[in-house]
Amino acid sequence: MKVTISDIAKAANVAKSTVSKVLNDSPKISQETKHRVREIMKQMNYTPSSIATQLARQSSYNIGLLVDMSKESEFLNQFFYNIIGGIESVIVSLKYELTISNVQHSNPEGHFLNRLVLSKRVDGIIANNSVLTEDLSAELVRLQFPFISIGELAGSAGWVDFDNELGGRMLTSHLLEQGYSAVAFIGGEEKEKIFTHRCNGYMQALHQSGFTVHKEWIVNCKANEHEGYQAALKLLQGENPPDSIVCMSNYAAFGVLQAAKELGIHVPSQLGVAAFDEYPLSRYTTPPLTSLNIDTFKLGVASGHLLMDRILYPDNPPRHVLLEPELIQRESTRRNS
Amino acid sequence: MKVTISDIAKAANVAKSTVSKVLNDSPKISQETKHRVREIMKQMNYTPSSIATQLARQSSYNIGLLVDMSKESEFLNQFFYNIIGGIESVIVSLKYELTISNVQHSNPEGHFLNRLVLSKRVDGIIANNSVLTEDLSAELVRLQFPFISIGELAGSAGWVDFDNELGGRMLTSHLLEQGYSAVAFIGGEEKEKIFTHRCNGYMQALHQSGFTVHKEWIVNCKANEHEGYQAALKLLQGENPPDSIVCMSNYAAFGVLQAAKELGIHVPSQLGVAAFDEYPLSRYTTPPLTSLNIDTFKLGVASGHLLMDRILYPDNPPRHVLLEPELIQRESTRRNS
DNA sequence: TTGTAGGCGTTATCAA
DNA sequence: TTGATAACGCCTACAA
Repeated sequence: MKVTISDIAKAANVAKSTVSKVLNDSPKISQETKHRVREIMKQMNYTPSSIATQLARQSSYNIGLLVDMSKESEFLNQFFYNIIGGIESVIVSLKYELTISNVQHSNPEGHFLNRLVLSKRVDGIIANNSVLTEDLSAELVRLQFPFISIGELAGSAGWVDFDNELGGRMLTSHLLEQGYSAVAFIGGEEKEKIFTHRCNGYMQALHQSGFTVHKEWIVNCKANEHEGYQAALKLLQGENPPDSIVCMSNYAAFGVLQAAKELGIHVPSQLGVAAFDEYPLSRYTTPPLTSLNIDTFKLGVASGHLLMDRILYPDNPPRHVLLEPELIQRESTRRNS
Repeated sequence: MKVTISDIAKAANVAKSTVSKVLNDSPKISQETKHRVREIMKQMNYTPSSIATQLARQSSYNIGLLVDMSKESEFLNQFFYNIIGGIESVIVSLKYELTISNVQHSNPEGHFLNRLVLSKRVDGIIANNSVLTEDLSAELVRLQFPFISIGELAGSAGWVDFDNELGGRMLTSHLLEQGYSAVAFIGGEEKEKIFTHRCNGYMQALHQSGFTVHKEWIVNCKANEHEGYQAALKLLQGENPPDSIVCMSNYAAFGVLQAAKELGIHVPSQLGVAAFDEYPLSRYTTPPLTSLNIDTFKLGVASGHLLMDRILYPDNPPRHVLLEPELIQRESTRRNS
């Protein structure tokens, strides 16, 4: 039924090794032979077995994308499709395929280190920094196994990330440029790196324009609708209310808009609102949100490139890439309209 | 460096085949030997090569999820993460992994039929019906290659889908139960199966309650914000305006809400609005939308099960699964509030 | 209960 | 330019 390299060899009256060379377009084979063998391959409907190739070449031609599906990762959930598309677009031309794998910390037998890495099921790994703990990262380094983190990582690992500090600066500066002068920051947990970066950017922008940072204008909370709402209520009803707010997420911003509406505070004339992330709401809120778009396809592309780099040139040092976000202006910060 | 089954055999003073049997927990091996061999495997840090196993067993232990990334598929884009999670959750316990693959119609060399199917890189395929054309489907059937479509498919193929007809009935009945009596339907293209099903459900619900169907209340258009807006404007300003609208998507409903707002028509007291799909907007519109949630994780689970069924029991006839949507009531249809 | 030998379908190294 | 032959690392009769 299934036709192998031997069948082709017999039919073409050449050795298996010759067929193999034709397959790989070796320059040592005459055009004539190539042509003849290929003809026969077509006739016999032959497609080489990728598994056999993998075994012989000692490479799976497979790269793994690790995900922790148990955590409701807003980020991945939103952008998974684009990231995958990005990765795929770079690896496919190198004959690689993408394996998605759920890291289940429940079953140690099925730990991805065994399932994918040690068993050589994949030649390299991409994962975001919520699954790549320091331990795991160190272990992969020790095993000299190629991997790239989506999201900044300590240690000698390659990673790609968005420039969150720059993002914080961009949103804050934008508000200041619009004429707002009392900018607050809502959302994020104090220890989180992503919060730290963004908030640093926020503070930098303030300093740069000669404003001082008010501690009480930086509110740590979950970046969701409810907590955004609460935080805004409190801030806006406080002694010293801000006239604009940078929000850690679309959802937090949604909560802020609700709070403003209830308090009869008009956006954008009385309150400017700007948010990180463009999806999924910012186009559809009332008023539409000024937000910071990140090109997650590019994120995938970059991580794919870095990983292939690790695989093909293991001796090069791991690289880091910071991607620039893009400001999308909408009504929620149009102070003078 | 890398330790193989032979190394273990030598170290344990047994034959390779014995080690292999231990690996597969064969009942023909004494507990003592098993124990001893396993001990040594641990000591030597041995993990079997999946590729070698695949070759020996003639199975890739891999299933492929096909996607056409060139098409901006709202559906996949939204629900990719959940679907993948669902599929993964069922195949992983059977030692399978998930390969995501982009079907690029551009490069015939890299066509997935060669890249994945004929080269035996995957043992089965899941794809949505936008990539599984009739031709491809027929070809896979001819090759006796296991596959499952996400979305109804003609011919002798297995598939899973949501019960769109039921969904149409549910939304429409709900509006009628709320006391609305003139229900329109906006969005969808006439030839699309998904539109046909949903609209059939809509019409069934009307008939069932003794209402007649007004042709002019069924508006075919793209299910996006802009066309939903236009359609609603026209309908609501027409001779015979409806008092409620079923929308093909969140986005179309968003457009409808905008139109109503502009015309000074109050939702829900003067106009009821209900939409297919729960994400991404329905919780966040003004007022929040009554909508039809579909559990896309279950969709993944079901397709995974059906596929594994095809792989493990190829002689069973292909099965079909219709999943039930769930109505989520929100303010947009609360007529008497 | 364990061991021997051959096979899975390629690629790679030599010779010819 | 081609051909034998030995890997690659595991599994599976069949034999002991």
